[in-house]
Amino acid sequence: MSLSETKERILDSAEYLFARKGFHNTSLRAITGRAGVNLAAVNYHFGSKEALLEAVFERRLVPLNKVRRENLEIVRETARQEGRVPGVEESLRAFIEPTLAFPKSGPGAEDFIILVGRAMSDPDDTVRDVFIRYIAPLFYLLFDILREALPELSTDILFWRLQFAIGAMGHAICMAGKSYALPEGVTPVSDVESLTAMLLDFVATGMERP
Amino acid sequence: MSLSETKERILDSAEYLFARKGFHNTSLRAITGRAGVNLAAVNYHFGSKEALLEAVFERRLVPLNKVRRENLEIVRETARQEGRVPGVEESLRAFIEPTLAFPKSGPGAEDFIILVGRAMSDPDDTVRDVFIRYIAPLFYLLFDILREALPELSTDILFWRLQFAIGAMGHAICMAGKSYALPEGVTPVSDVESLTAMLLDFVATGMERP
DNA sequence: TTTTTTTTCAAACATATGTTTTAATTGAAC
DNA sequence: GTTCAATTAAAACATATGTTTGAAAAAAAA
Repeated sequence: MSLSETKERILDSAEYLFARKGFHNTSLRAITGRAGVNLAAVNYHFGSKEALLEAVFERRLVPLNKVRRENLEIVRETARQEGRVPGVEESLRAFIEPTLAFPKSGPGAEDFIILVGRAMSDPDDTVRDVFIRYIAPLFYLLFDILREALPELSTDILFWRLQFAIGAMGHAICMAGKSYALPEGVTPVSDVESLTAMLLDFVATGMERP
Repeated sequence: MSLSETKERILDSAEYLFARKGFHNTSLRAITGRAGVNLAAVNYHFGSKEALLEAVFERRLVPLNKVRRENLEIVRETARQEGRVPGVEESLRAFIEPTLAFPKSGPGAEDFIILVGRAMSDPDDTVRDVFIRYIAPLFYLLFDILREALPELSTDILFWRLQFAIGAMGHAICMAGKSYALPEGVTPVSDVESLTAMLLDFVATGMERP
C-alpha cells in the first residue's frame, strides 16, 4: 500500500459517510471499516476526527474554489475591459456552474457536493465553521461583483438575495439525485446542465428584480 | 410539578439543543440537565430519544401546518370564487409568511424554526424522515395551487422552482439572527416582515419567469 | 387513612465513542 | 544485510452514550 493510499482511502470513506450520515453520526470505526484500514490510522495520519473533516473539505474545496475564483475574476475583468458592468447571470453562473458540475469532476466528488449543500446551514459548529472558513472569501468576491452588476440595489437587499440564491443552490444540490417527495408527473432530473439552467434562470431573475 | 410540566420542560430543552447542536450531537443528559429533570424522565415520558424528536416536531408543526393549510385553502377558494387563477405571490405568501412569522408565536418557537430551516436537508435520516412526513402533504398542496397559478409552466420546471424557493426560505431562516459572514455595510435584519417581503419578492419573481 | 397508580430518582447496564499505547511490520537508505 | 524511520496492527483506555431497573416519593383513588 503506497504512502498516501491509506490517507486517500480514509478521505474517500469519510467523505462518503459524512455526506450521508453527518459528521457526528459517523464513527471512526465506520470510516476505517469501510476504508479497510486500521482504526488508529485516522489519528496517525490526520490527528483527530475534526482534522479529518477539515482534510475532507480541503481536498475538494481548494480546487473547486480555484475554479470559482478564476471564473469570477474573468467575469469581472472581461466586463472591465469592455467598459461595462458585469452581468448578473454570468456572475452567478461563474459561481454556481462549477459547483453543480463538480460531481462530474471525478469519482467520489458526488459525495462531497452533498456535504457542501448541507454544510452552509449545518447545525454543527465544527462542520459549519470549517466550511465557512473556506467559502467566505469567495462569497465576498461574488458579493462585490454583484454590487457592480446591480449598483442601484441597496446593500442589504443584495446581501439577502444572494443568501436566497445560495440557499436555493444548496437545497438543489441536496435534492438532486433524491427520489423521495416527488409529486406525480415529476421526473427526477438526471443531467446537471438542465438543473443548472433552471437554477440560474430562477436566481438571476430574482436577483435582477427592480 | 404538574403532570405535563416535566414533559414540556424536556420538549423546550430538546428543542433548544437540537436546533443549536443537532440531533446526534445532543445527549439526553444535556437535555435533562438543562431541563432540570431526571435523566430517566425522557425514556419514561417519551420512550426514546427518537420519539422525543418526533414529539418536538409534532408540538409545533401541527399548529403551524394548520395555519399554512388554512391559508392555502383560502387562496385557492378565493380565486375559485372570483373565477380566476390563484396568484403566485399570494400562494407562496400563504406558505412562507406563517413560517417566518412563527418565531413570534411564542417563547421557544424561535428555537424550533431553526430546526425547521435545517430539517429539510438534514443529513440524518431520523430528522429528515420525521420532518418530511409532516411537511409532504403541505408541499403537495402548495404544488397543486402553483400548478393552477402557472398552468403554462412544465411540471418539472415548476417542481424545481418550488424546491429553489423552499431552499431559499430554509437558508434564510438559518441565517436570520446570525451575525457571521456579514460583508461590510450590511446590517443584520431585525424584523421578520422585511425579510419576508424580500424573500417573497425574490421567489415570486423567479417562479413567474416565463 | 389506606390503597393504588403515577412519577421521580439514583444507580447500574451494556455498548459505542475518540484517542493512546506498545509492539509488529514494512520499506527505503546506508 | 543492517539500520532506522515510517507505517500498520491489536489491544487497551477513559469516557460518553441511550436505556433499564428497582426503590422512593408524590399524587390520586378508594
